[in-house]
Amino acid sequence: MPSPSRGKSSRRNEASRRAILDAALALGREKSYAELTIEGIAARAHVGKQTIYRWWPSKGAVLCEALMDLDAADERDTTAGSPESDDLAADLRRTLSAAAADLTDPHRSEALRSLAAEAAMDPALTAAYGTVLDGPGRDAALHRLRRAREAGQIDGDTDLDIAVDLLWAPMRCRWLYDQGALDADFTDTVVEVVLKGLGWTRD
Amino acid sequence: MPSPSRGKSSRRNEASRRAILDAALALGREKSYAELTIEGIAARAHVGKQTIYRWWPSKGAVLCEALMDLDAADERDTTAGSPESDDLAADLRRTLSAAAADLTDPHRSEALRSLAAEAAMDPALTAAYGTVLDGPGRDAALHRLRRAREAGQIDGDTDLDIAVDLLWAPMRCRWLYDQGALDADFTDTVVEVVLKGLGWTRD
Amino acid sequence: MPSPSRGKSSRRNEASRRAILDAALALGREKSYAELTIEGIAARAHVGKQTIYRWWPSKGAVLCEALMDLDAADERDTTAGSPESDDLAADLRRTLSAAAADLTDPHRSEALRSLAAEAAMDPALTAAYGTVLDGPGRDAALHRLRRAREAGQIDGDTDLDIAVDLLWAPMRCRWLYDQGALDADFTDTVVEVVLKGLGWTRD
Amino acid sequence: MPSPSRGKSSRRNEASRRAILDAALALGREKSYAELTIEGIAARAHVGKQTIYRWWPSKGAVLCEALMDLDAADERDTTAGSPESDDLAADLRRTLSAAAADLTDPHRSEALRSLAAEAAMDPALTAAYGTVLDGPGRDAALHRLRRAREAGQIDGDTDLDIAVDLLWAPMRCRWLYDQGALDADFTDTVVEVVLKGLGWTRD
DNA sequence: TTTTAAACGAGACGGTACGTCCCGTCTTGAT
DNA sequence: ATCAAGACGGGACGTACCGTCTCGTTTAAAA
Repeated sequence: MPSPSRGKSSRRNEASRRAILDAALALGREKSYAELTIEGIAARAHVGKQTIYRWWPSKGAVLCEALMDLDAADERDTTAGSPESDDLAADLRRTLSAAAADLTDPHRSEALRSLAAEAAMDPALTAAYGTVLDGPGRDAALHRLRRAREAGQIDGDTDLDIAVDLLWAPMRCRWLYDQGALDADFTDTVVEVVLKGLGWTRD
Repeated sequence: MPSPSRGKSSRRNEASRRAILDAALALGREKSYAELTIEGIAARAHVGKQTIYRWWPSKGAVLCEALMDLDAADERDTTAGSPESDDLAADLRRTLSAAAADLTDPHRSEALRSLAAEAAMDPALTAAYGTVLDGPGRDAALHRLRRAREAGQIDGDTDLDIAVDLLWAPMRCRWLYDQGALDADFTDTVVEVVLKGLGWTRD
Repeated sequence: MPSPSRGKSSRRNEASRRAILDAALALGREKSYAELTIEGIAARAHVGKQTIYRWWPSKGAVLCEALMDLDAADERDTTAGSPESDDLAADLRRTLSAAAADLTDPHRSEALRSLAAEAAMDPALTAAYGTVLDGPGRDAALHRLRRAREAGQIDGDTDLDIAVDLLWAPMRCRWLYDQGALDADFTDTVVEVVLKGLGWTRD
Repeated sequence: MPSPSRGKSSRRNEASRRAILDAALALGREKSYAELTIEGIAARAHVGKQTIYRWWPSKGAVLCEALMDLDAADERDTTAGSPESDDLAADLRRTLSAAAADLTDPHRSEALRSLAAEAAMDPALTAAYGTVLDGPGRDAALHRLRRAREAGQIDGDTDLDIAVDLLWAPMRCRWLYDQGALDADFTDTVVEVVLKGLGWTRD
């Protein structure tokens, strides 16, 4: 939860906050991450630099919050993304496809990738990034796998964290280095192989 | 053979090249990637900045070549790393373990991670990084899987590129974000699940 | 009044301005003009380079303002330099001697000469230099000659600008190229010949 | 005779020398003195930098020799410039006008001015510049005045060096700072006033 | 309602590094 | 040995941003 306790008693200017996040997203689309600067965001948002430094520790944090806000808005639109069914494979395919769609949304794609890279270098960002932008999908997958195990549908001895990694990491790596399409062929194959590897059989 | 195919007719000063790469490695160990600067490398190597700009396009490229040289030196020491056997699982476990050991070598770890992150942002680096630092292990795995398929040990219909991703990506992602140990437990589980998913059975 | 007409509403830091001018003067004394660098001035004044570039267009302009400030301080001390009398020759001798003394003051001499040379190359400096460092003395001489002409003491048909040049240029040229002493012998001879040439006779 | 002791036994390449001087003149016309660089001259002349450094101590010296060569060529064309007559005023007017014409020749004007300025800063250039570019005219004037004094046409007690300065300096200063035309009006007035000041009367 | 302290837009400041230009020296073939 | 070519160590350039620090000016809570 990014900047949740922005208590009602704060004198913070919400208009400035929005202007900053919007400017960050806009610039994130127009320039490379390296060219994205605090000064540039401040100028674009007609905001003093100090107003950014007051509320965020780094440009990465600004961009991260901006992308989180976008996600939040999306979710409000689509009213929840995981209507779990009884078909394990279908559920995981759906979860993975949704994540892939998120990562390849041309609006956010570049900003997200830069942020993912920056997060690998900046421990302070790793947490925020992992929790909010990477986490939800993984949690859903983990939860679904747990349910499947409890139902005896998959082997009981495999570390589920690793299982989730097996599902997610291939997508993340392909995306991070633009190494291949994230289409249905890909996600379906991943789900199929991993589930088979976990001992699941289509009933 | 100092980084092959750099034509003999070049008037390039090999001593300077080595000094620059060594300085980059040293500073990469002492500082964060953001603190690693061309100016700093030049000062440490007692070299003019122009000599760096003349031969490398970015600090990432310098660091990349430095790490490649290290790898090359290593390989010359260990005389090849992949004495393929008839045991598919054992071979893959060995390949994966070797890669994990490389990634976690405290000498290079931080520099490698920063470079991996930078490569995600800079297309010019992506190629160099992928080819030389990521590629060899993947190629070995791909080759071994191909042999296994030809021998009928694994399913014939799975895209082997995806299979390799399933083996490699979990390790790369864990490593990139420091999300868990890269120990034998981990690599063995990955190999086991993936091979099972590919239809392989021990003999 | 620190360099007049610099609006009161400017957020400019007067302490930095003084430090920069002082550093420029000090370095101007220690080094040749070619060795005088913006970077050196900034370092000596404990000031960012940008603070110099923000307010001055070139190192020449910095040095020029520094010397102007010196002059202004001097004049405040000596409370005006030209108590005009009825003796034309004596007045011009005094004006010329004062100018010569200025030019040969070991504190400023080298800086002034360099600036005079630089002003010949840089039109932007020509104005500032001519107006403030060269002009006052010339104006005084011109004014005095005009008074003499109105009093019928000198020929009425000679261009007074040329007359002033005849008085000043010999001194300036000797000084610029270190071609001879600027002593009383010299200035007195110049004044004597020129006045005689202008038709003046001692009463 | 530029750079006199270039003995016949030197292996110096005359073609390179000419190319360098021509390149210097051409660049001197196209760019400001500050923008004129040794590297630029070498490139334009298709000559190694070392060839310039081998034979000249500074870019000013190159330009100086280039301008001297131009002058020498001119003089060869006009077959001597000073057919002394018995009219002192006419002779001096002619000498001064010739010098003024030289200084304002649009081909050389800018280069000459820059060189004159540089000479004020660089003692090594002062000599060369004074001797070759400034001196000849002054010497002619000095010689003519000396003859006039021996003939009793002007006062016997005035330092003739100063007298020459009175004739030359006004022109040099006006030219150096672009402070006024160097037309016949100007030179005639200078000659007239100075000669009158020296006690000369038209027969 | 008035006070008052924070957050704000603006932007100057001391710095650091950038990537470029040129310096003057040195090295390498070719003539 | 001189030349064209150009790499080299070095140093300054002028620029871009960094993160900090005033400046007034809103502006919303407390008094």
